[in-house]
Amino acid sequence: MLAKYVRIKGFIKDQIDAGTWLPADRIPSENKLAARFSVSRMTARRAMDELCTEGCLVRKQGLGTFIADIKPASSMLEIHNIADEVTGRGHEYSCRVILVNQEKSSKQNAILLSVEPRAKIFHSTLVHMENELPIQYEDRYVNPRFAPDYLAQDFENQTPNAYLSRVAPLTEVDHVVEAVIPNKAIAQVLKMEVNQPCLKITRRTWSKDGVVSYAYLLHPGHRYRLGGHLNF
Amino acid sequence: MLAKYVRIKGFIKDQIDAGTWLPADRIPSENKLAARFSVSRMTARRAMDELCTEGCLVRKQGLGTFIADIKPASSMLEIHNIADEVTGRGHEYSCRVILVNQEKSSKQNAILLSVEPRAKIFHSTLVHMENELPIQYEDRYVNPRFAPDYLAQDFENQTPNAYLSRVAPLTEVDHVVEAVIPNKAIAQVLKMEVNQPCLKITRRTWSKDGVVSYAYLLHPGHRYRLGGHLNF
DNA sequence: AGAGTGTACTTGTATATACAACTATAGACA
DNA sequence: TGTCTATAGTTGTATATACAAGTACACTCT
Repeated sequence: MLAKYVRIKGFIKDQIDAGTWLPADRIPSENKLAARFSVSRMTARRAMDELCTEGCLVRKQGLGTFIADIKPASSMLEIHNIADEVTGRGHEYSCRVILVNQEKSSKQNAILLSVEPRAKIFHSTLVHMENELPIQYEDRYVNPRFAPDYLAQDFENQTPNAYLSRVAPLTEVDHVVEAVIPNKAIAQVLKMEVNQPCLKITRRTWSKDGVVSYAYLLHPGHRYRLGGHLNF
Repeated sequence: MLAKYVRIKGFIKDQIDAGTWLPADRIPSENKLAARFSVSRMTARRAMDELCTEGCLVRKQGLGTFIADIKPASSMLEIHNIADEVTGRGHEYSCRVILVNQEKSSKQNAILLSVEPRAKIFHSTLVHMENELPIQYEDRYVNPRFAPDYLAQDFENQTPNAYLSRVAPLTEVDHVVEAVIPNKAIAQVLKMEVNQPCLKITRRTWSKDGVVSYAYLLHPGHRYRLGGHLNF
């Protein structure tokens, strides 16, 4: 026995699919629908609520509820490889590996990588350079499940990002961008003046079966810009 | 005055952000939350309902409600309205208009807006606030061709972005993100400490027939994060 | 004619209540 | 000891009600 609000949702969807109700059409008010299905207004409302969050309907207080316009298709967006980006500008790319090893996961990393606390994880730190000038400090944690040979790679010839994309094709990316003042060690590695800001990108990447890696990327604020372009 | 269920949503989100409640933790039951906030169970439930559909919470009948694993939620790609973003966090949004006027375009702006030098353009400057605390300084130049009534708008009630989206639906966006140290005037308006970094977003938006507006958006680095999520 | 007002209808928020469905656990019983 | 059962607590569904807030439109008054 289906819930009543589910049946009402189905009814509305059917009307849309059948073309009986077209985009921008006004559909019956909550009270009308409630009466038609012999339910309370709140029950009819719930059906409409969920269809609104699903993007099928649009409500306007005082006016009524309408069939939503067809949603714009999502836009493509590129995931950039810093090495290609630099060479694409006609500059020389190079990379210095600071650290590549295996660690026990901290609590924090365990959550971010979706592994058990104290589980084995890989850790790498390196600096990417454009014409010998540092442009990115990369601190990355990797789930061994998706890249068991991570430690054996030569990251001077292939960036971690490129390697990981190859062995565990990414299906999702999540990133947060913020502005920070780097600590002294990082500032020195990036050859920055004191008190200059960094663009800090925290990025998690997923493959089909889970979180592949988690990385902090720090760019000298005055030497790097993050660009993007969207079409709708 | 925010709706009660919005405040409860904000409370829950705050606990998650602060790390008080971690993934897989059980949170107070609907009745407990209702009692704590002196609202009915249905109101507390609504807050939890919406957080479930947003992917922050997971319910299990007979067991309780839990913090969701950080996991890919929906694949929405939203162009965010800062006012909605703030109220969505259950916080209070407000806005202070610093300047709205008409100017002659400089050479620089002429290029960026694709108008003639010394042509008439609109200029607005305002500060967006979350719980009375500044989180964005917005400096915007607008092409009058697409928004002739721009100067007459009440930007305390509708953000320029929202207004422009309405009168000139956007078809393209181009943005550059960088980290900068703000000048004194802006630092003061944003109520920032000295030498703290800003996230600076430079954004151009196009409508069907040309460049609509050009904006500098400055966020206090420690009070704002720019997030994104992509599905492939 | 124009300005203002009232009214009916819509969605938005909030409450109190009831019962169904599900789960874990403590306690009774064999 | 092991099994069944009652129970308390949880979420799920549904109703009836009330008032707030926004919109459109007919109507009145000047």
